[in-house]
Amino acid sequence: MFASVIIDQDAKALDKVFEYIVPDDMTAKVGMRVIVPFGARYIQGFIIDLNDVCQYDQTKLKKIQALVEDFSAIKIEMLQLMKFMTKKYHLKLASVLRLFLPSEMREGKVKELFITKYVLNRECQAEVSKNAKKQLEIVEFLKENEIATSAELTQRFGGSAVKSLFEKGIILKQKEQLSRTPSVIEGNNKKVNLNESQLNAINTVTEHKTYLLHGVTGSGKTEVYMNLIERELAKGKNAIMLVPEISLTPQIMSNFKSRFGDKVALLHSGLSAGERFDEWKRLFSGQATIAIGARSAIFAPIENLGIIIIDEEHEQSYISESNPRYNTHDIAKFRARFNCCPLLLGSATPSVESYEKAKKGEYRLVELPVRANGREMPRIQIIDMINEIRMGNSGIFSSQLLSDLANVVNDKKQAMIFINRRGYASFMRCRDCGYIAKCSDCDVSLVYHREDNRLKCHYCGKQFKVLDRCPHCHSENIKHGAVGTEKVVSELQAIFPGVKILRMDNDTTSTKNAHQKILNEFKHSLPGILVGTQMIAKGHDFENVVLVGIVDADQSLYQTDYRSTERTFQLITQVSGRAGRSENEGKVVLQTYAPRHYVYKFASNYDYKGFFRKEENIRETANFPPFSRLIRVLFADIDENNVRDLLKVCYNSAIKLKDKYPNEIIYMDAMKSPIKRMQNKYRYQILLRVRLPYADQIEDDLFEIVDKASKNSVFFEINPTNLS
DNA sequence: AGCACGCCGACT
DNA sequence: GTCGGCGTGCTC
Repeated sequence: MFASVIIDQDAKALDKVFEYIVPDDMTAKVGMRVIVPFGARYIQGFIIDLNDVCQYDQTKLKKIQALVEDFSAIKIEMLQLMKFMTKKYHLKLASVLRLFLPSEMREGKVKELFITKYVLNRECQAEVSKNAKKQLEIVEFLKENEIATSAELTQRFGGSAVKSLFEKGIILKQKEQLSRTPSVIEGNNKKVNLNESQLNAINTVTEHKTYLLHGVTGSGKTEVYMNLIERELAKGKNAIMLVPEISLTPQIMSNFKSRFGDKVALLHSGLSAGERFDEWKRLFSGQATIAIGARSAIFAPIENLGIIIIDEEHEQSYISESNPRYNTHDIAKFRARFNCCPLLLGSATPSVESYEKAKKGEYRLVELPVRANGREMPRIQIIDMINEIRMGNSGIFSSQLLSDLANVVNDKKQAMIFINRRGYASFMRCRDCGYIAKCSDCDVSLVYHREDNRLKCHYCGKQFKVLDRCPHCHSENIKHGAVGTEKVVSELQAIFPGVKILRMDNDTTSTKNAHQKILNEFKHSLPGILVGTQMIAKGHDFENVVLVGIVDADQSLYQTDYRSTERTFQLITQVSGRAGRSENEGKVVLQTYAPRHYVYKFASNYDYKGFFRKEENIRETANFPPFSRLIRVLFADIDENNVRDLLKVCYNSAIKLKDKYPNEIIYMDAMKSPIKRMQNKYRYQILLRVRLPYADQIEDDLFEIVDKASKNSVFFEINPTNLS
């Protein structure tokens, strides 16, 4: 018998199948991890196939050394998924396989989880010295309690005492297996009466198909998810539910825990490697039948899936933008197909791409048009900041926002101030008329680069001189720069001395649990103001929040990618949902320098469909996704000459594709990457925009060209939003 | 990725 | 004379 083995090494040269002889007395199965002789050493591999014949010169074959464990760690479904992913994303076999296993199982690690406990050794005659007070105390303690964990003993009596008792043989180690189920707080599991559209949604989502659940904020999507999962569990099936990392809040997790108990396995970044491994094992062995987690939970080792749910499907975090790059939607579709089960994509603000698919009939649209509590969404008031400047107010806050804040403070209520700042890209804006510098070819805003004092387009690489005068209104008051959270907090504190003002952003939440601490403090601050970035946009229900201020709404609008308008709409909708969650009527004040931009009109009316139609139209006219595909090939090397040469070679071959696909390639160019050097590597790129019908073929052709020319692996990105 | 093989400079 | 620098090439 011969085994096809993939070597667990992430190198291009090893990215192929190696064959080995299976010894007669070995029961090898597909999907098992093995140790094989490889060159002069032994390394881990995965059996992906077993055969009676071999392709390679049989006399040169070596034998499999050993099995890592007696079961297949990689199941058949995942092997097929591996093939799908390597082909679709041009990834290396081993790097995909690694996604399927917890890090604790890498490189031949076979770890069982034990906790060390100590008991008294009855056979032991040795006496504890009368001077060893601590040791005597331990013996007494163990007589009373029979058994105690190593951790407890060390904490109470000190490590050296425990150690010497053990060395004398007076106490014995006893290993006990432990499953480290992550702790969660008490949740809410009261059953809710479902409304008509919720019931309708549940009754619709039954077949193997992709469903897009468009439910307005507060329409009770989670309740729909829970009922669907419950239904599948009753049929003896299992489920995966994905949520964005930031909405994996303790509340959500505990709600699922209290509804489904031990059946739930949670996978999120807060877990230790050990906890993650334990949850993986519970899923693998079938003890847990529901996996809930962020992006990577789509690889949960669950068989017999009855449903896959992706909540907040529009979230950017479902696209992996580094190393093995993949799109969770594709993986979910693959697994839904393999298990012949429904895939449910849920959102209050679906991505343009998904909604377009629903419109074309590729997805089935299911709607939850009303809020479960019957309340109206808070009113959104748009403030024209250009007008404020004209009125002599050039500060961060409009007079409207200030007077509303004063009312909140008077009424001892709460407000949230949302600062829309992501990344550090800064764009050039006229302070008088709101004009934004844009690329002449791409219709995306230009990014200011300090080092050479120029404006650059991150899509085509074109460069422009910095403007000293607004081309629109000829004002010289044209500047770049953005407002930060600290500035907002300090200004607010000056205006409202004595009022509790809290800040929540990347800087203030770097330590563990800082998040929760700030939110708890805010909860008890009346009056109180919470200032923050994206972080405060999601999921927190504070009943006393009656006002939400969006300070610089345009920031995400003028980011450099084609999805920035879409993202702005999503953000406004989400942030607005924070106001008036309970009896208190809420209000949103939205400050912008571009009050007539269509995104604000639609967002302030909560008109998703209107927004979609407009945005769809623009994308179609400008040939942006989902009506085209962007392809980015990134080259990186420590030696700048190497990358440049490689880029030249590849580009010269790639340019010939223009003859092969004259009408399909809308745009192709080679250039430096916007961030020229990263992790000590120089970065160059080829960018393409191609029409859809031949996009797959162009991509494959391009990959072949680049793969042949380069001995290292090259990064391909499809429809990237973060062009850095 | 790692490890061997191999072909040129300064050292007990 | 040899120890060791790291360039190149192979691993079923």
